[in-house]
Amino acid sequence: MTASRTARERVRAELTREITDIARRQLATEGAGGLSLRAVAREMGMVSSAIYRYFPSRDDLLTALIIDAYNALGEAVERADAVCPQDDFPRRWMSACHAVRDWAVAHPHEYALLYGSPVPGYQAPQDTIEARMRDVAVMGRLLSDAWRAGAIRPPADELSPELESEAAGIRDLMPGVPDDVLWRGVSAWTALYGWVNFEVFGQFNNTIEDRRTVFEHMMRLAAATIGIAR
Amino acid sequence: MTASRTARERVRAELTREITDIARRQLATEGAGGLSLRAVAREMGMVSSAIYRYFPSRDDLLTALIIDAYNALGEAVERADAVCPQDDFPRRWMSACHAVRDWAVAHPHEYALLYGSPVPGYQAPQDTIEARMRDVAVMGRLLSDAWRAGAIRPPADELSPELESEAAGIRDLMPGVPDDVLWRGVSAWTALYGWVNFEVFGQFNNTIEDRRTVFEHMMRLAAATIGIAR
DNA sequence: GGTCGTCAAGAGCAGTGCTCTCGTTTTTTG
DNA sequence: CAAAAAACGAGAGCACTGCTCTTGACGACC
Repeated sequence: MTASRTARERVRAELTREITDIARRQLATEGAGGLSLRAVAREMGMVSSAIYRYFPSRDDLLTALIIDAYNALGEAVERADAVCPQDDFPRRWMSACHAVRDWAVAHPHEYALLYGSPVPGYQAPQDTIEARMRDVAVMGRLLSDAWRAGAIRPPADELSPELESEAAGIRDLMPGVPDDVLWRGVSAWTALYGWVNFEVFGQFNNTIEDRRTVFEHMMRLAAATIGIAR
Repeated sequence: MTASRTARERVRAELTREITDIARRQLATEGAGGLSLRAVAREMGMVSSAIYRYFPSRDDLLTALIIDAYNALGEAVERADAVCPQDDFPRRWMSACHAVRDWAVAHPHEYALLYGSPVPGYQAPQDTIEARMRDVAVMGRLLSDAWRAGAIRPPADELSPELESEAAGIRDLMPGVPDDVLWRGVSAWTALYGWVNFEVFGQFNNTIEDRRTVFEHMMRLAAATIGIAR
């Protein structure tokens, strides 16, 4: 098909990519609020209205950036998990945690788009949920694998019955794992992103300097909460 | 001296308060990005430029709202801690955690101002740090009290030496507490705000319904991490 | 070759933060 | 008490934003 038809489509794809690239660079320097269609157009030597041929609104451009960011983060976590020996669960956990933190610190504004305060008026469309699940899916698989391998401290005390029904939406992320362990995983997960939020959003400025070292200790505590044998 | 001079100053204080009130209401409905000086002026029946007599810039208005929010949150946590028996540390911990979560859920946009992605270009001035420390100070006092009362599981294993120097900026928040316990406290603290971030920013939508119940379980796990005897 | 769809450009609308000026009113000073 | 000074609200205006609509040109298809 058709060099001729593709002639147009190719330049269109190229321009679309150029727009997102410039937008991403602008996002990195100005933040989500400072992302301006007009500025992107200016940098491309276009007039502002022309951008709307490629992205019908500012939100659509934002959505594209969000999906890209989710995929970038997810890929980083997947890779960090993949390079570890599959049965070394503490190491897999630490590796995944560091991947999240490293990516977030390297791309603070993009991270803010994913896990920061939602942009007012912006509603994430369905397209994002697939890419959005990649990082948490890694964590779920990790817990599932560890449980199956008998590497997780077994449940101790009874759970309150109200918790059972609440686990429904999470169970398929870590199949086979008992609820008690599941909630321990959620706890570690919130601790991970809680830290990263604090760090990326500047809450540790002038307080904690060597954040990587402290982070590592935090995630070791989280691993203990999960019950991953060391 | 006061009557005559205060005539003007009183109406000025009144108007200032009215501006922040309207701004806060606008913040609650539109979010930080939707806070518009012109809209505030319109609602007051003033012309937009008149607002600048009271707040030299939009950021200054934002700062006022941030300080108010920090104080509101801090006060809520302080009160929640104060109503508990002083030697019932697990209960004090849970009470403080619920206070943070309740306030955040009730005032999501104001919470986002405090703990969400920073507003681009906005730099929090020094005025905020005092109000900002109120909530975390409660937590620090709680840990300090619990340690002094012997209600915290003592340190087990040795800490890595790099961690020692990093604790400097936090020690005065919980005087007398050994570093191991201090870091456990930080871990629980990040778990708390990590959860609240996720909940307020909508990460649990369509996933966890009865968030209060799960939150309570999470904070119990965090208490176990701290080592508060149950 | 003619038709149709795609495209960039430009003007324009409503909104924003912010600045400056201009009378008016209130407070302070002489 | 009157004059000088400070504070104030109103208005116009600047540069910017997202977005819409129209116009004219170019390339692709029948």
